[in-house]
Amino acid sequence: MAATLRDVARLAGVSFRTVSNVVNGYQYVSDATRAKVEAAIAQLGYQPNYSARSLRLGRSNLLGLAVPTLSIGYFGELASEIIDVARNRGYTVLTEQTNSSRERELDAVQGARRQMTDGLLINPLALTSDDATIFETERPVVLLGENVFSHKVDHVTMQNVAATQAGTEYLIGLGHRRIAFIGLADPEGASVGTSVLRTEGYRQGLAAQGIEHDPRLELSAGSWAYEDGVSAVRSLLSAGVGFDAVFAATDVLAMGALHELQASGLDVPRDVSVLGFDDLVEGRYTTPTLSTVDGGRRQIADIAVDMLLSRIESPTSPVAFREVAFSLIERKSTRSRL
Amino acid sequence: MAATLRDVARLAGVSFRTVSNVVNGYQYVSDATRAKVEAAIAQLGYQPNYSARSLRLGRSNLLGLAVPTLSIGYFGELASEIIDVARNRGYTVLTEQTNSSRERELDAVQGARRQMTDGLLINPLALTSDDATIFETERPVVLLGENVFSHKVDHVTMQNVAATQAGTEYLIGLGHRRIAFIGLADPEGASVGTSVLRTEGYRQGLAAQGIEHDPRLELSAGSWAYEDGVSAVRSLLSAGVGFDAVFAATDVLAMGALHELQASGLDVPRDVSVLGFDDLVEGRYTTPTLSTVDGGRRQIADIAVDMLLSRIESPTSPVAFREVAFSLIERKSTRSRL
DNA sequence: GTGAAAGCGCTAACAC
DNA sequence: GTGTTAGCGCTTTCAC
Repeated sequence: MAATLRDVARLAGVSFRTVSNVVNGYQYVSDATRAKVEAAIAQLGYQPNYSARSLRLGRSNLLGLAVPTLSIGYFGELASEIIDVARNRGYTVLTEQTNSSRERELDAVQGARRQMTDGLLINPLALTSDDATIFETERPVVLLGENVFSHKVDHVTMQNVAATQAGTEYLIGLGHRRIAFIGLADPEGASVGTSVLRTEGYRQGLAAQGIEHDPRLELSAGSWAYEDGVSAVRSLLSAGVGFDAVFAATDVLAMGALHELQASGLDVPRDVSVLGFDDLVEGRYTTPTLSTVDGGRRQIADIAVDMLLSRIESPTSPVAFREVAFSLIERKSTRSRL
Repeated sequence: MAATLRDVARLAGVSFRTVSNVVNGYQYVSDATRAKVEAAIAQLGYQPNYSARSLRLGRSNLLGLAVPTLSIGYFGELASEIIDVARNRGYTVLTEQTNSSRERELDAVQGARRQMTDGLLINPLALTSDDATIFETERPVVLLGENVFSHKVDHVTMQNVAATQAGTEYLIGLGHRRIAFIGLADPEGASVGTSVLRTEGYRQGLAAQGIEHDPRLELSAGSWAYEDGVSAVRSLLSAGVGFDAVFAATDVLAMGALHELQASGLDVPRDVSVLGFDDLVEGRYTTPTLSTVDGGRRQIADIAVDMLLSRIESPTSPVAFREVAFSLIERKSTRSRL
């Protein structure tokens, strides 16, 4: 059995209150006592029992993180960044994968596990604004992404419309006029809110440059996997719709699209430009390297953790909403300016 | 404040012992009482306090997982699979990123967080067999990978030597004779044990087919990032060493290599075949698609969780060691058989 | 079938 | 500066 405070106290010949003081870095402990206690701690290999501490304090220093899956693209990198930021702030992260299922997302928000953590970071894809009320409890939560809107919950998102519009206008600036967009909301698919906004940004970009929008150029994102990028391009090609650029709503879709374009004998960017969204590392190593819109993922990780910890510390402070900055990253999958 | 067992008992008009019985599905509770209690639970939205339960039970239903990073390749997919398997077994995973640093790996094994979990899954890269003793405590731990060997700790690994040898012989079977290998142990780099074994497999593969091994064809894996694949190819090319195939110790290295070969104007697989190791999803969408050795990652996730839970349940059962099966996945980055 | 009571290991309010 | 004590919410003997 592991050593307890009492064991340490006994060995050091002090009261166990004193040991607690030492462990918690309390101020008024004589150097001699401290030394004795520390020696005893080292000798017994004492480590505090977190369950007991949590029970007493009502805080666990655990944060919940609920994302669709760690295995692919955006969410893996986001989780990685969030875990690092949380660690630097003294928190450990308990990761759940919702697989974009409504049931699992509800469970993350309302389920029993919620009890173990001091707060939750969730990027809901299946839940929508209709479910907003379930977030309106006193338990700290920060929403990532834009599927759920509520002026009663802390929220951090990308500027999806503006960023996608900028991407679209960038392609137009390159001389493209027939720009296909992969990322349409699919009722069966995930990420509905994001789809809607990025689709809107795409259309606004066209409109801003006076280009007629052609519904045949707007493709579903399916479940946002590589394969969906493949099938979008395939259907575009088989429908015989002319296009000179592809703007995909995520880098993963873009890489699927790039793959299929090349498999069909097209040259990127000579025949078709490809633009992604997310700035995943992988995009730096495709051939050609992938031009992309960086929606601001790294900043989201920072801000989200920060927001959540603020909320934990002051539950009554005003609800926060933050949008992060985006930027365009030009690599080789889009053609040079004419 | 959240409702407690006592609150529920008061509302239901029973003793709080009875409520506990209902919550834990105890057998002898009359249907009427059960119904009353359940109604009270629902009305108050009662959820058990896990800290209290853990304190009492001495178990948290939390598992620790320590991997270098979630953001890239193998470990992101592995973590994803492990979290799913653990969830199906009723456990939640607390993820830590060690960034392959010795200090962080030690912290994962010995640090305070260890106390919060019922067991630890760790894939050490910086720790070595010299550190084996730190694992030999009574706390459940399962080692993934092969940096640390000890007959006193549960362990699950790939058949690295055999798998790499098979990959090498596959390339030879394709007609290749000048096969470069990227993945040499770099004292500064990570994954030393894996490097050594995969290097050994490569050399054995050559030897088995009577091919002389040329040290100039063996390249360092650096820190196992995409960029290290790039630099390996770059140094190969600038040294003017002839080669007709590249076998990279991971898919990420292989994708970096593929990228650089193409950037240098070489055609894969016409001029050079490229073979990876790991079977990451991304490899299905490169151009050309990436041939690879599947070391058995999915099986590792299953077995590791299973081993750890067995160990938690019976701390004194014999130490287990398992090697998983590998397979070769032929795609388009290796040339067709002559 | 249900109730009372002990105690898991810790922190903090209160004495001294 | 250090010691005593209550109690966080729960599970689990032990009675009844």
